[in-house]
Amino acid sequence: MRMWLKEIRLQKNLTQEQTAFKSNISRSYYTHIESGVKKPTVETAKDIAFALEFKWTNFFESQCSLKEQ
Amino acid sequence: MRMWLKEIRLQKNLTQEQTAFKSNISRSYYTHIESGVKKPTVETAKDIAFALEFKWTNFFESQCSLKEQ
DNA sequence: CTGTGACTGGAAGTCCGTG
DNA sequence: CCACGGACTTCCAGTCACA
Repeated sequence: MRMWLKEIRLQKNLTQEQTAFKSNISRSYYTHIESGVKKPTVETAKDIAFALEFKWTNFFESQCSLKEQ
Repeated sequence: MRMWLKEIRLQKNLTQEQTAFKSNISRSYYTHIESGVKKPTVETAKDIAFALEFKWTNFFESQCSLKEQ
């Protein structure tokens, strides 16, 4: 579970669907990423990070940590 | 061509084979990466970056630039 | 609105022959 | 000895459909 991701999303009052849309990926894939099942590529990570306004390296620095920024 | 990669390697006086070995990947795969044919995963990028002592994000910040650091 | 299993195209990574 | 690159296999990012 990538709690930090979920938390960032909720802080922005976005649904998974809205976030997925802003990131140009499918809703279900975003769900997989948030749950930790799938790991995004760098490109996708950048898109999501841009959509939620955090730095994309978060995905690869703190794999599953609760760190929020 | 990822010239910046080659240059870093040469600066350290390492062959492709030695670098590949230090990065735990095959020699030919390292060749592919240096030539720009293949794109390493984050994990592999980290390994190579560690072997050649530069920051792994270089791979994803400056795709094919001549930027050296 | 979210979770998840099944599926697939394409890319990661290797092997091996060549220059 | 060192590097290039085609051919091949394996695996997983990303989607769809259903719950």
